[in-house]
Amino acid sequence: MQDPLARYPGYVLRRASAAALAKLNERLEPLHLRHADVALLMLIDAQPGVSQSQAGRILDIQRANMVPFIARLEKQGLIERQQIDGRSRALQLTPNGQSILTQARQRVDDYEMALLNQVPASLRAHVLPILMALWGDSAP
Amino acid sequence: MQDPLARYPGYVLRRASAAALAKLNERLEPLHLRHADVALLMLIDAQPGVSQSQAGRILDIQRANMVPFIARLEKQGLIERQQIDGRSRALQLTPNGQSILTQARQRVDDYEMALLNQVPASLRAHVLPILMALWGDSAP
DNA sequence: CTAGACTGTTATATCTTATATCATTCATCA
DNA sequence: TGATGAATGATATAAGATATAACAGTCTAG
Repeated sequence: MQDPLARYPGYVLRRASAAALAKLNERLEPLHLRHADVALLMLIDAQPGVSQSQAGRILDIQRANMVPFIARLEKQGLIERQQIDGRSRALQLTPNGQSILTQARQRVDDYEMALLNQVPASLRAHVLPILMALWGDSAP
Repeated sequence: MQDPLARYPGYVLRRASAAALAKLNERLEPLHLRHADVALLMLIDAQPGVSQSQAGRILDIQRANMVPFIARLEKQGLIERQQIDGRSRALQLTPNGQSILTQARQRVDDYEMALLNQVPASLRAHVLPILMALWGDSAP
């Protein structure tokens, strides 16, 4: 037996996540994006005008960490901020952000397809339900 | 729909892993251990005398990062190193390390049980096979 | 015996995540 | 209406995890 921890779902969950994440970042590297960037772009695309703090809550990124994160994507010309009221700022994709997201989405879809195809066809339908269940209470 | 990314297995995999890891670290905090510490202790327990670099390869921790990692556990009196030959060093648990590991294992088992119980009973048998498949080629 | 590979180590850099604090602005309700 | 408490964005800072490059000593295969 090579890795005696392979019997523990929690451990395998962590290893699977790390391995998958590395593959995704590899695919996104040509677009100069990381997985978290694409997650935010996709969220903004699905909910245009979402506020910075709302986005942080949905993606589980703390307010303080959103600031440099958002700033970088804004600097790259992918998103823009509009003042909603005195405190909140609405996030929107720029045309360039839309374009980049389209390319990113293609790569994400390829990645998700490859990931699912690693699972035997007979089990494939159970993947998402099981992962959602493991995600647990904080899942949407 | 709250989180439009919840349809992507890869994304949910990452979120599930992060949520589970936080819970595990919470359970291990009273023992002043982190999840990676316990993984190493369990590995050494299962393969006494494993070398530092072997352990790193199995747990996917790079050689350079093993050094401070091992040093800390040695300083805590949980493991000890013995020179195998001129370069390799065999890792072993100290009696204290054994004792702490017993307590940690109880907490890990509780955690793994709670994690599995989040999954509907009818799907539970598929959890490990699916996670192993998602882990992919690098899995043991 | 020698060339190449392996081990542990040091130093360093980056990314991610977390905490604490602040000023401003909004919402509530007495 | 006016005051209190909560929310937002921001800043600074810290800690943890992960990655790369380089080095000296050691082993192994040819």
